[in-house]
Amino acid sequence: MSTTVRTRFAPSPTGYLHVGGARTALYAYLFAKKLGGKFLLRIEDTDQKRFVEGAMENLMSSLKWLGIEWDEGPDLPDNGGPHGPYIQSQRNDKYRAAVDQLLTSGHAYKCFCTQEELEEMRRKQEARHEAPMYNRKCCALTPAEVEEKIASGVPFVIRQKIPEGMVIVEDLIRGKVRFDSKSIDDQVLVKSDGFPTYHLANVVDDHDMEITHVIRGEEWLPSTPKHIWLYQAFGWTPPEYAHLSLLLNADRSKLSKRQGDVAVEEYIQKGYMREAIINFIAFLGWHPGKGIEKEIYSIEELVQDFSLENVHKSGAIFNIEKLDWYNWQWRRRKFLEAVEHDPSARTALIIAECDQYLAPEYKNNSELLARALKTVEEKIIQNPKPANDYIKFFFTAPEFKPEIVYSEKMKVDEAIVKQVVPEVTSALSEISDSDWTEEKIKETLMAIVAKLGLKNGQIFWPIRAILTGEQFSPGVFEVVWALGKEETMKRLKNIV
RNA sequence: GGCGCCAUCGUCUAAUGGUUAGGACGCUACCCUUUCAAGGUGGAGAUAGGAGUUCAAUCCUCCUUGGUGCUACCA
Repeated sequence: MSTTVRTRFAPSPTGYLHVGGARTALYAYLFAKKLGGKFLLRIEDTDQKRFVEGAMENLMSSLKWLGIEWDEGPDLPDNGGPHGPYIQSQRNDKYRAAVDQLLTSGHAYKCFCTQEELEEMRRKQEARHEAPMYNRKCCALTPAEVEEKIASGVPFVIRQKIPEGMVIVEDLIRGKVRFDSKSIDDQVLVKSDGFPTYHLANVVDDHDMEITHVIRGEEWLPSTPKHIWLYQAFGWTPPEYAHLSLLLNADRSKLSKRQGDVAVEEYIQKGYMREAIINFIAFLGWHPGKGIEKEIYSIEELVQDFSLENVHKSGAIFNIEKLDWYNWQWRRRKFLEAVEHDPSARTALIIAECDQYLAPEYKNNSELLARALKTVEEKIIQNPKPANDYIKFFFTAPEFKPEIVYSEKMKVDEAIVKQVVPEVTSALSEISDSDWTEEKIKETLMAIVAKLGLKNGQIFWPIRAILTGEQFSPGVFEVVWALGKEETMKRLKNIV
């Protein structure tokens, strides 16, 4: 008999979708889809203190934007699916029933110790260089004492009674990992507010939702023994585990907000494409295997080729430069595909690329806009930088930037500029409006090259740099042509 | 501190008991070219250290070192 693979992504709604979370979700999704299984979304909101308004919606919209769709989840009809609800705060009755079972079977006990008592205990333990662990004081309470405390309204938590002995976690990525129960604390299962902790809710839900493979972050590996003991206490079969390595900052610490953007939505806002983000995070800790050098993968192709065996054990640094490269690859691919299928879509696509810098008056397809877009098109295809950067100078006259105009490499210094600019200005001013074509401009500039006996770059570089104020831009002839005679003259004269 | 995990170019990674240790990003030289870019051809750049097993270790074992995670009534 074959069981259908079921995986889940179980985020806590504390704000936004973290890129590390997105990768975890992606791997769980790919694994399930590869094997024809189901992928579910479950919201773990058992910590009321951390509740953030709108966080769940945010999480779901980022996930959907990425193209990671779930088969069962909180927003779906019919209670979200066969095992609903999919929001933990709505499943409290299930956790209560489960913990009652543990209480009667002796796998859990009520603890009445106060926060102060616990802190005091930990302080002493640390002073003695011992691992801070609960001393099981309340485990020794008689049933009568427990009754009495409850009757007098003393708040309590319910703790898991960790059995003695070793546990071996069979991890799909890491192999066998051994833990000794001596180093594992009696975990709180139900908090004094009556809500379960992650450990209880997670196990109860994964069992109830028939999860076959728990694919989650490495930070959960040390608490997996607790989960396995819980399954045993309930008499359930634990799922398979796969603990993923972390995503790291450049300094190899856990990827954090302090060192850059970690929210998927921030990358969405910056204009990254979903295909690029998916492709990039998929390759952070996974490789198609055996000498394959293909690097551009769509999500469908990832589903085809994904396997947990090719997931790495070590953490991976989130390297923006590579993301930029993926983004460019995908942008070009999408543009070329779209234009090939529908050439008339061209202008709209370019406008979409440049939207940020297009003033409303230009969107009505003015002659100037048409020219500007024409020069930008090739840059979309052949340049990694966002097309936005290639169009803004059309609409805003740049400052004179000596650090760009003067270039040692191009052999352009102040003297050259003083010599070249007046020549170019006067030569261009003689071109009649009807002759204002790229071809004519090219002819004119080439003539100056010959006349002054300079290298091409000594003319083209400074003119382009003055007109655009940018390190990278469309070519000088296109720029001059697109700007028009009047604007070109204005910008050149400004710097004389 | 305790427990766990991890370790190939700067980064993402391939290889596996025998390779000139391969690719990509980035960097870089040259070529092409109407400048930059893009493209083409090259270049620099790695098996953390020490033992052991072996004819042979990047690969297997152990130790060291380093990094990192967990050690909450957070997930």
